[in-house]
Amino acid sequence: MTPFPHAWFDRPAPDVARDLIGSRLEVGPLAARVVETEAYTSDDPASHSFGGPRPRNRAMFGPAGLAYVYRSYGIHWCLNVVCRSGDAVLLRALEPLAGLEVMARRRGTEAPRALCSGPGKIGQAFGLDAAADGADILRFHPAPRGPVVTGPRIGITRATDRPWRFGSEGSAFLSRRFPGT
DNA sequence: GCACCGATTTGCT
DNA sequence: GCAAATCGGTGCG
Repeated sequence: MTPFPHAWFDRPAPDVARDLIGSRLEVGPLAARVVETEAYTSDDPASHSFGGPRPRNRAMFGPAGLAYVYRSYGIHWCLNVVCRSGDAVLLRALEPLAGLEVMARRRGTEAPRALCSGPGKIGQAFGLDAAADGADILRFHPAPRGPVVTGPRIGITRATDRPWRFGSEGSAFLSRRFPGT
């Protein structure tokens, strides 16, 4: 099975965010199914890229398909995949498929549901840090996908009306329930 | 230079 | 349900 080529990501983030649901992500020896994403664009006040390129967000304006990793609240590392220039998709939750022992050791818990059910948890489970920012480490493989649910993005204070959070309906590995489910 | 705040998680009440 | 932990980016003087 061949992964999506980098050119596949060179599209608006909301489109990529929806299309990534259900796909298989491989990072080195670790693998997981994408069950929850969020889209951010350059004309989106909630996006780090809003206002143009800067030192921290430079990866968002770089080649599509590469990683954009940023520090959140001074504690966590959050993982995005870069799309069209200035756009990125935040990976919010994954269903672990391979390398669960490594993830469990890093997370300090055994429960599969607690390994990758949140942006910060993914960063910790995958051992991400500043070295991963702008790196070509992500491989997404096509996979069958069930129904996709949408809703408002989590944890932001601006542009809260954009329904750019996407999830795999009924998944037990989401970071939170979607409104109305 | 300094104060405030965020695309979060966790533990305690 | 709420506050702490923790720090680089951002805005203002």
